[in-house]
Amino acid sequence: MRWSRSFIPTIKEDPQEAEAISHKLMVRAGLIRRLTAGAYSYLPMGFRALEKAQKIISEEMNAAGAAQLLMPALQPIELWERTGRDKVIGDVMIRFIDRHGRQIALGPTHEEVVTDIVAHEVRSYKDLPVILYQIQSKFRDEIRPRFGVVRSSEFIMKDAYSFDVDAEGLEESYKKMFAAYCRIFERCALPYVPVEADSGMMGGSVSHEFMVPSEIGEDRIAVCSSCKYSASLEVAPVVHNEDDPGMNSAKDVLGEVSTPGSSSVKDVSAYLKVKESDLIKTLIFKADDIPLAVLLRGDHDANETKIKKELGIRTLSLADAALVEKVTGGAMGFSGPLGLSIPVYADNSIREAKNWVAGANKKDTHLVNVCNDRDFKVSKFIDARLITGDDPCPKCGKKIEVKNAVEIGHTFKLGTKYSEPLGAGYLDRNGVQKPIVMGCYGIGVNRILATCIETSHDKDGIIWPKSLAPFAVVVIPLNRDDAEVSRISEKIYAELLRENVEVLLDDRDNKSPGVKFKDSDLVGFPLQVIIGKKSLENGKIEIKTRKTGEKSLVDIDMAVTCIKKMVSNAVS
RNA sequence: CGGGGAGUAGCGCAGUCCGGCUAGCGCGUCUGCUUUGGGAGCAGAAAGCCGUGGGUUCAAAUCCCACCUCCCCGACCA
Repeated sequence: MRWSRSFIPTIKEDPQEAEAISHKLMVRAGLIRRLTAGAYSYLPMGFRALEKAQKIISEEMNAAGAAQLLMPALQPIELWERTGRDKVIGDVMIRFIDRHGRQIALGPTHEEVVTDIVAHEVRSYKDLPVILYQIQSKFRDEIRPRFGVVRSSEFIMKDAYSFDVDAEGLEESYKKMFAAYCRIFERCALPYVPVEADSGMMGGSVSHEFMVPSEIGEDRIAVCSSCKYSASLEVAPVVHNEDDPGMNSAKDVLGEVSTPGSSSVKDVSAYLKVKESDLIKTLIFKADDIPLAVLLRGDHDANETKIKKELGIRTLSLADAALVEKVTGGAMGFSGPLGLSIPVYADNSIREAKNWVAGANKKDTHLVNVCNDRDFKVSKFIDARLITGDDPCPKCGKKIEVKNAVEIGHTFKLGTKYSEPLGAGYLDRNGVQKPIVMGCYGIGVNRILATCIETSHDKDGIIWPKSLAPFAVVVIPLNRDDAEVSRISEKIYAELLRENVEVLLDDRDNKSPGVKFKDSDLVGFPLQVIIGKKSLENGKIEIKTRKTGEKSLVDIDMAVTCIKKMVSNAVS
């Protein structure tokens, strides 16, 4: 393909709309353009990269025994009512009423639709197992679309669904998909980390997220470099040192201090000149509509997912000011564990024997020298907080690291959550009707590109791995007015095309060499073949590797052979 | 949805506080000549409902009101 006809609108300056490096580069390199918040067009170079990713995904899905299909984005709301998810998903689902008055949704995901299909077509255990997948646009009315293509309202997702006769079958399908995911992300040259995760709104038991560590990641993961343990922050357990003295004997005398206007942990610790870790943070929650208190150390953050699990509750939300006052008798921000008539749970770190500072359940007042057991009772000590970089790895006890990461894939064991309400069952070999056991597996295709750029770029632009590059090679004639430069460039271009090398010829006239170099670096083609008078006089052309910047001079007649070799040797 | 910021030529911005504009600058674009190994030079040119609607005023990019759009932080979210 010729550059002049390829529609590659590069720009020099960073676009005002972009914050993330990948977003800036995707716009500058002419890969994407924004239409409106959260909706992007893929221009030819972006589209080619996207297709590369999709092809890798398809190949690995097919190799894992999955069959591709395509489902509609238009979905009747009734289908969602049958699983009760229209309520769970809420405003994230884009809904409208068509001219016939039917309520329609733009599919945010396809569990309902695919399960409905399978429910109609699968009768017998002989029809199972089946894994179906599609690559298709999804629509989610995000509260805040962000970072360009990383979090957009319309995005391309590969979603796969497995259907098995029982939990054992699901385990097998799940393993296949997990392995396929690893191969996909490896082929995309992404530094991914699979982590244990919570299953959230999808429901189900086991779940893994495939994360790419990155500054712009909106999720956080805990990773151990010693034993390779990794988990999403939501599920990572905090190992409590059982040697702690536990309940302390009474220490100093309980006292009341005035803390006018200081309600946050930060303010109180500054005002009283004590460490944040000497404070007890008393959070009042509404758990399945029943109020309860959870105590945390001032410098720790609550982990609602773990609290829910530990206490066996379904919904958990922080109490509003009114409820806090009703329950504690004091203003919000000054809650403490003393004299509460609701259940009080505490994170294990509160076992520590010391004189704590805690809220007095009275406006502008805190208590000092608070001792557990002596001054207040805890119903149960639980693991209620987020793991931090100061905590040990739950597996090997060495240091754990907390990193931001972008979720590029997510796999779930769903069980019968969808098959039961949608009537997806089969007859087993004994003639007994049973529900199909399901799994689902998603990949954010756009995010593959964004995280790839996020982790592979330099000051000059994108550095594509060969597997995702829009073109493997760009041929750059420096002066097309020169007959010999022009002739050799066209010749090498034609020969590479004949050899099925994906090659782009920068045939733009009146562009200074600098412009061509900068543009090729920016778009990030793995190999640049530079053809100029200077080297031609010595019978040579020049080949530059984008990633390393290495340049080598090659004899003209050896050029095509050499380029072919470099392309096939290129990593990923 | 709460808080903050912004909308002026294709892109990036100045001008707005303190009304006087025939609205500038850089990049890009077009024409011509020159140039050609890291974003070329000279000469010329085109291109703006100053986000939208209303108001104040002799006069509005500038002041007032309403609305729309976008970005950032937060809450929320697969």
